[in-house]
Amino acid sequence: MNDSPNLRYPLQDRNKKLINLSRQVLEYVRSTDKTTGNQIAREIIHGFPNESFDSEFKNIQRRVYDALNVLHALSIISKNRNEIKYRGLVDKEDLSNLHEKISEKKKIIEAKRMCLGENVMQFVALHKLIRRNQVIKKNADVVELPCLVVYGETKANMQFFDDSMMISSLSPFTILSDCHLLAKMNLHKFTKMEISEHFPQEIFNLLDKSCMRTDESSEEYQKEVFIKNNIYN
Amino acid sequence: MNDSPNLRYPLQDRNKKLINLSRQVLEYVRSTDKTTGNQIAREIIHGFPNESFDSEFKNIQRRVYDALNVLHALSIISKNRNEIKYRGLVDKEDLSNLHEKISEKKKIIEAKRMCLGENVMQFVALHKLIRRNQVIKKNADVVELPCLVVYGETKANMQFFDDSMMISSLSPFTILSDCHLLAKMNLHKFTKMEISEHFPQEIFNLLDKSCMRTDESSEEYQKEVFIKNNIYN
DNA sequence: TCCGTTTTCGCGCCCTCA
DNA sequence: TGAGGGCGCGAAAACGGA
Repeated sequence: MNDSPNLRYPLQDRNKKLINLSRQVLEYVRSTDKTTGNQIAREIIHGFPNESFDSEFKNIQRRVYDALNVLHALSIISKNRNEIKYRGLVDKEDLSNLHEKISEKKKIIEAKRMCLGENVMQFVALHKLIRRNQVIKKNADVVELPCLVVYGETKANMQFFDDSMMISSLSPFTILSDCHLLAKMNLHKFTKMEISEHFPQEIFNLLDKSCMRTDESSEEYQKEVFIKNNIYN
Repeated sequence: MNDSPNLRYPLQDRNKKLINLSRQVLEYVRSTDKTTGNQIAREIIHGFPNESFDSEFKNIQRRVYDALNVLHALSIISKNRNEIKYRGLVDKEDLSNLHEKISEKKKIIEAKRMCLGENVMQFVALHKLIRRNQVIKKNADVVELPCLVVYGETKANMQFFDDSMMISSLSPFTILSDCHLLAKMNLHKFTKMEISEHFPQEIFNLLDKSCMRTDESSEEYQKEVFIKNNIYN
């Protein structure tokens, strides 16, 4: 009379059938790229203590379906017809690694894009410098490249050697290199026209505002002031 | 005779009971911090077309338990007694964002550490320079800071102004600034002793190999060769 | 297209335990 | 006593031929 039907397994496990099964199902599905509900069930009874009856198999199988459905609802697996594939328990590591990589790549792309912008600027500015040098006949005002400007509060000391020089100073000094110089000469401000002169139209898809330092206003009058007055701006 | 029992809802839905339910369960559990199986079931029938019988409720409830168990198995929810809490579907976005941030911060720390290393080097090297300048009485050989060395294949042109100078050249030139110069003078190689002289012992926990450029070998003899011969190494 | 299998799974009875 | 959950019947779908 008191003979309860389910004494064959310990209380602990008896009450957790679906839970344990779900875990096993997940684990199994995870371990193989592709499987079926039936196969999972077979795999699971396979790891059972002693021989199991057909009825037990049927039961397991029935539960496997329950688990699979919930897994499916969470997109943890994908099912089409009777083929089940593991899609990832949002596989913690994997996913975050992936996201990380994506954002890293994006940063690299952005950096390259900025770099491209800089180079385009540089290119156009240099072309303008060449043209300027050709126009200006007074040799003294021709600016050769490479070139740099050093300035500070006090005059610097210098020592010369065959093919090098050493400059040192008691006060801090500032160095303007080629590109700074071009900027000082206002050669870095230009119109879209001037860019189009050298590059295909598509370049503008890559040069966004942050790259552009064009200035449509007249600049002619500023071009030559550099060497005399414009050094400190 | 042919009267099938479940024609009251469309075939589509009839076939996906557990799946749909799981989704709803997940959604609901997610939306409230704490709930019970019973409450979930009530919430779910609540959103049903027309009035639903008690039997329907019982059925839903039974299914909710199935779904909850699987969710529990995946640690997506936690249950104790009849209280259910959402633990997070490893909340995709959140988690990966977190990981991303962590690795970003790590990079920043690493950069700062490198920077610290560089500064320590710099500091020690500068101290050595000061000492050197004090020892050397010949004024010409004293190196003042800031200071830089410019060298190239051909002699550069120079124009001088009140407090600045412009250097330009037809061939590329290389600039060595303070720190390069210190390196050329071999002032950047030193022993742990020399670091300990200025910093607490703990500094070594932050300076790993990649920061250290110490060189235990004798260096005395190299110290003065810089200005004469050592410029091109 | 019709039919026997297989695969799925809705459903709810009934037992347990707190 | 009610929440929780095992279990399995039998009906749908899907499939594989013939």
